[in-house]
Amino acid sequence: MPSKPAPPITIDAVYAAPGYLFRRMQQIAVSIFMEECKAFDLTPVQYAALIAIHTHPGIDATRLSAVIAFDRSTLGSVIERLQAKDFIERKPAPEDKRIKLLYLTKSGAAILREIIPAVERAQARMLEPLKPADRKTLMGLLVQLVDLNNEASRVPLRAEDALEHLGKGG
Amino acid sequence: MPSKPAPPITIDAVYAAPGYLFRRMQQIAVSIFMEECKAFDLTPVQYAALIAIHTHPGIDATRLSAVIAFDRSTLGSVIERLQAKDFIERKPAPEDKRIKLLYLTKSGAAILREIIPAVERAQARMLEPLKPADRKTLMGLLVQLVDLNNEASRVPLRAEDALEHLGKGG
DNA sequence: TGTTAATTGACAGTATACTGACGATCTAGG
DNA sequence: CCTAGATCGTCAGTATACTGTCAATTAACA
Repeated sequence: MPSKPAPPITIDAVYAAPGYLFRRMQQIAVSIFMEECKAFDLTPVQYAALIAIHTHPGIDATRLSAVIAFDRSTLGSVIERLQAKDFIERKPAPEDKRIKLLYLTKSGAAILREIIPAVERAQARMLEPLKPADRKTLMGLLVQLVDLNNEASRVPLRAEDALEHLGKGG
Repeated sequence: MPSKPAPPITIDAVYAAPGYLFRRMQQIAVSIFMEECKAFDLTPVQYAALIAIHTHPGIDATRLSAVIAFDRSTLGSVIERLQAKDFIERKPAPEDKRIKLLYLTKSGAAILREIIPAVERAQARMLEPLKPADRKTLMGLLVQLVDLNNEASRVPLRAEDALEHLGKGG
């Protein structure tokens, strides 16, 4: 019984590889997002961070990174930029001197309301080339795959259980 | 007839958004790739570049960026790193002083042969949580979507027609 | 209580990505 | 031939990402 033959080295093998397709699709998604939202000067990452802070006012940076599955190191500079734009503010936590609590400013809450239609348009455009039924199929499979692969990334998503300290869990 | 109601601002809307899922999946894919290939000290981008240079020996940097849909600016440093590792070499083109032609070194060809099984494992692991039929469905839809959205990114993929100058087209 | 362990935010270092610009060079048109 | 425009590689500037480390602080435990 021969061992399986060595796969040929071709560019087409790259084009069909999941990793390549995910990278490509991510590039396209960011490009569409930035195009639809260019009037607001917000990146996809900054947008997600604002939403999370809106949903969980007074969250700290480490828990925020778990809630949106972003790297903690990266999040530091994201927070700085949001603060520089006056969209969020940081207050020291009274009972723990290590922690700085994050809140939306009025400016941040306002831009969030205004940008949402543009974000909706961007999200729709990403899937637009597919037939409606295929869009649902794709999203369903992606949600499954991301969830089942959650632990594979450096910062697994911890949606709810990361927030118990805020008195919102259990 | 009322206009459509403002969508609620929730974290779950982010979790279900295509852009967020593509970003998350890309993070996971890179993480799995690096884990399987850590013995080789090659990133996914560097791997794709090596494959493309192997498939198109004597390609220049601008055409390489079109063949793998990477940004031309970014590619400069990728090429530098591959050259520093002695996996590729650059030769000036005799008939055009602006261009530097890219070739695999023996070392580069060797690591490509050796790394392929690890890459295959990584690609398989990314989809492993899904049922086999679902894997095919997902890949089919992704290939469609990336192709139909090709023009939306800064560097659209130009697989074949970018290479006519090498005497391989037409 | 006093030492250890864990957590938090921050930083250095590396690697993609994209925007916009630049000089060197090549090509086309007049 | 000579200039206008295009192309090539490169660079500066910004923004994610990840690895690994650190000091300050807090929590756990002997």
